[in-house]
Amino acid sequence: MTTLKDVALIAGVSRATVSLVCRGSPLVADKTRKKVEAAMQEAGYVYNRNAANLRSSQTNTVGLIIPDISNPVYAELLSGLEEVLDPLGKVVFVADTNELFERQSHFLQRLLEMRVDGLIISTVSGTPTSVLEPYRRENIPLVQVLRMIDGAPFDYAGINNRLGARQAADHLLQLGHRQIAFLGSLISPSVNRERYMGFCDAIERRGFSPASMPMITCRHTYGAAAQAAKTILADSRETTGLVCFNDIIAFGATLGLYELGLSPGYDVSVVGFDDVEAACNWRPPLTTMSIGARQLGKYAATLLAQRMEQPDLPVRTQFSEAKLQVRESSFPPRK
Amino acid sequence: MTTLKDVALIAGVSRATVSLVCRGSPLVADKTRKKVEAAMQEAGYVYNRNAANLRSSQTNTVGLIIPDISNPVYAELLSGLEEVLDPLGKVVFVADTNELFERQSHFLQRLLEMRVDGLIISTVSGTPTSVLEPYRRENIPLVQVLRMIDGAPFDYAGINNRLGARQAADHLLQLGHRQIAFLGSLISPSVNRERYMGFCDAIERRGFSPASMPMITCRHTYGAAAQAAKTILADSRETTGLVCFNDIIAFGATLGLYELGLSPGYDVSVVGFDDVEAACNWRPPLTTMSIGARQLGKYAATLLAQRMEQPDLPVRTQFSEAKLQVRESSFPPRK
DNA sequence: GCAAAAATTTGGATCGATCTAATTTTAAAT
DNA sequence: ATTTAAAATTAGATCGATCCAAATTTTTGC
Repeated sequence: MTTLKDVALIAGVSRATVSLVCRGSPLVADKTRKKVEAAMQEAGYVYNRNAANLRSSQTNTVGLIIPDISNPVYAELLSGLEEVLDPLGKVVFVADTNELFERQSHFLQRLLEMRVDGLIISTVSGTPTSVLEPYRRENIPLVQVLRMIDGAPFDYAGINNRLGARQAADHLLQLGHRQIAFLGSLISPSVNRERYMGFCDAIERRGFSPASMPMITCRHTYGAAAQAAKTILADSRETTGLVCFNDIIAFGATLGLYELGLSPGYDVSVVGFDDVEAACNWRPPLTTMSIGARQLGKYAATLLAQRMEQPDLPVRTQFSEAKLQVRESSFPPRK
Repeated sequence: MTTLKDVALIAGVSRATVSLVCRGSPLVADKTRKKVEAAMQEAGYVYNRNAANLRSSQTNTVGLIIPDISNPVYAELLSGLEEVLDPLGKVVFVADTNELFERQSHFLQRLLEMRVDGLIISTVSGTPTSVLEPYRRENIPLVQVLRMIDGAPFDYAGINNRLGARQAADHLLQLGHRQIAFLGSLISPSVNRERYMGFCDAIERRGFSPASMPMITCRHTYGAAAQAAKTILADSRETTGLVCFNDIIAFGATLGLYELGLSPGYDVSVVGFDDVEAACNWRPPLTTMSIGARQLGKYAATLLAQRMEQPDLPVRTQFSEAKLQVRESSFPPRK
């Protein structure tokens, strides 16, 4: 195992100088740098980050804890994060909790022990504030995304779910649909509640009764969503619009419609939520509420970066607005 | 920042003993352990992994480099890996190259510097053996999955692509289809070549000419695949079967069929490749070649674990067989 | 109760980098 | 040429754990 010392010996300089070269310091003269780099090459030197981290108490590592890696929203979020953190030399350590509280606790502890410079987290449903307490105590910058723990003293970047869902439902109502249903989530009860409330808001504002509109929850799989859509249409044949908890469920719903021989967008309109990349590639292209996951990731990373700079900034929580993205899965109802 | 020393002071024992407690050593007496644990609690102690790693040259970290996190195959692979590595106390550091060679090089270097205990990698198309050389030199266990670099001196766990694709095509031929097409990948040329050869094999063995069967490549998006399917059906109306490079493309193809007003499985049969979890949830449930991604992940992790134990084991390469999973997207052609 | 064996505990060296403050070298100004 | 300022380099302490061999305590057998 070759170390700084070996390289220093070959290059005929001190360990400190080699260290400076490793870190790309502007302090070393060009000539020396060349010499050292050649020596590194010759020695087959590999930088030891553990040693560096120990001394400098900076790991250039950021943790990301998410509940479901297979949901493309989080992949997009990650890509936004990296766009901001990469140039800062930070590398992102991703942990997928799979919506399990135990796993989340495990990763929280592990990342703490790794001394990440910061943490970005979308908490498992029902997480108490207390599990984040060690981060506050150790003064490790932490940003919540998409899911927020009530009253937790941390920055937050997410969207206004209630308003977004209201707009989604309103879009269908405005197109003339009079019987619409909400296809909700079994996985994320708290967010589901918000979005369902938004759905109800829209209906009430038009003077209709939410109670007359079907609502059904399902897991986030195509099969479950397809089944849910079929159930709704079987129960209330006159339904012409589906407001879905997210795009995954919307995708599944369209599959269910196809299976019934119906034409999504023509016979029954479908609106999703999230606007993942696949939404515009879907057939028919999916009308959905865009949350701008990439952008949100960039914003969350920025919040984190700023808090790393100034730990004493006041806590900031931002709810951005989801934007309606009209595509071909929604049309006025057939006469 | 509290350290072992602080805890030791409170508990009235030596640093070494506290260290043993941290690592769950059976050497310490029960009474002492209790005392130390209480002291840790009281001091709010957080284990410092960087310090530990430096001294012990074991990080209990395994790197995973994959080309596309949004492809569920890799999510399933990861879950298989974790199933084996978690009980060993190893944590997986996932890096998504997004099929970019530069990013791959960057992560390879970074993980080396982090001193991961091992690496599992699905290389970017066209990766030369040389970029893995440092891992051989540093004697870091490395296992390739799904994609193999010719002649690289590392363990490999993957599947027989050519045979798998042959079986996929053969399934359709056996059902009676006489005009079938191959919907290939633009993203992964080497694997695509293998699978296309398998497709041709099946056709030749039946005495037909592969040249008469359409073949078209596309990116891994629903939109691109839907378009490709439509192009094929426009060019050769008599096509009744589609063999797809993977499930994503197969999904897109069925969407294209729906869009044409055709009924996938009934009018045109579709076969995928991978058998991701969504395949059985698709509508119609997708006939596909199962590669058992989870199982493959478990196997790759086992290879890695074994090599960690015994670095001098001979190199092992295993090509398992993809298994045909017949579902409703394939039927005999209509008369 | 005592010697021998087994079980626990421990001090001090060590891992490989960074930090600090001081020293040496080079360049600029007189 | 000499002084001064700026640039580049460096020695030695340090980060917080683990390792090792030795010291201590407890248990066992007779």
